[in-house]
Amino acid sequence: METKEDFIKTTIRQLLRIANKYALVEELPLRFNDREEVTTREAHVIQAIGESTEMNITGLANRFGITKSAASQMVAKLVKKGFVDKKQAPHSNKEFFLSLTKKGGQVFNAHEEAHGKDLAYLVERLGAFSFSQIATLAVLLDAIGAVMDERLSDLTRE
Amino acid sequence: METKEDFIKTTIRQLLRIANKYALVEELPLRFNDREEVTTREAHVIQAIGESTEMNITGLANRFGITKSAASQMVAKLVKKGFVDKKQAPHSNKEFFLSLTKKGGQVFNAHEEAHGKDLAYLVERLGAFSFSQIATLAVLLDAIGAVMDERLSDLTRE
DNA sequence: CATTATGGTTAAGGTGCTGTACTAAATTGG
DNA sequence: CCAATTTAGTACAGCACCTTAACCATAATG
Repeated sequence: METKEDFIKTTIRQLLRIANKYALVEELPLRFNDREEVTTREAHVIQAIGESTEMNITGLANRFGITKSAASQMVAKLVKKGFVDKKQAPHSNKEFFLSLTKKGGQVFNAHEEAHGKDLAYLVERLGAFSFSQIATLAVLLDAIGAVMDERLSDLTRE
Repeated sequence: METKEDFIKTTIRQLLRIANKYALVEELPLRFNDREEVTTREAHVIQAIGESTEMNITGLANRFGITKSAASQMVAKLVKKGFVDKKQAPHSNKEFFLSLTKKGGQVFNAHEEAHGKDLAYLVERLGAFSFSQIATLAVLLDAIGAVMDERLSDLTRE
């Protein structure tokens, strides 16, 4: 007979498998315009710039947990490819505000749309479950999220 | 007032945030021996080799969804670094069976231990919830996993 | 006002991947 | 049986993305 502990373990493993699958989905390149593609990383950076009106290089670096150097290189590439505009910030001569070009906007929309479709599909499937079942899921996810946060802060502190 | 649909959406977003956090945790290098480190990728490949007695290059490639070329290169590196042994398979002159060296075993154990610690911690935290609550989580995760599988097979077919 | 902090860049190098082109060994089917 | 195909693995070039280190210029601070 399966103990409660075993059952919990099995369930957690299931969660981790889902996390891995999600990572796989997220790694696929994004098509926009019906003919052009961007890498996942590019799509995410474009996403981050599109979501905020005052994003700068350092902000991107923090957002993605990479060095300023890497963020600078990525932005330079996106500017060169015509996805991103880099304008002097009004209050500073050393800071830039990033925004999307028309083409960058297309990528942003394609990404939003893909995400929205997935979300709608999941909502439809989970609609079969009761409010209280969903509530239980939320509470458990909260507990799991808290554990992950602890692990993350543990490890990054070292 | 929040509709059920909104609530589901919020909960799914929570799940995706957890998936992202998990990805972050999984990207951290693994320390073994109290002084040496391997990259996440190396640890995972070592893990896969340690789990199976008859793993070969092609098997690794399939397991990780990469090309045989990439798997070959990774194994060559691990052999060079002294983590992995590559022996002619008994039934074939073109196939190799991979196994762990003593040093590779240390990495394997360190990985198992770290994973075990995390799992134990999560089990402890989730122990506060009832059997039926956990069961609900499992059922929901199952539904979510099925959706992800569909998305994956959709996208990889294209 | 000198010092330090902040925002950003460049250059060199590393990891891990793909694609292409290639061996050599095993399998198959006429 | 043996020619054609498939399977296992490799070498090399090149790409995406990252880091470290050294560096400017501007802004903030004591």
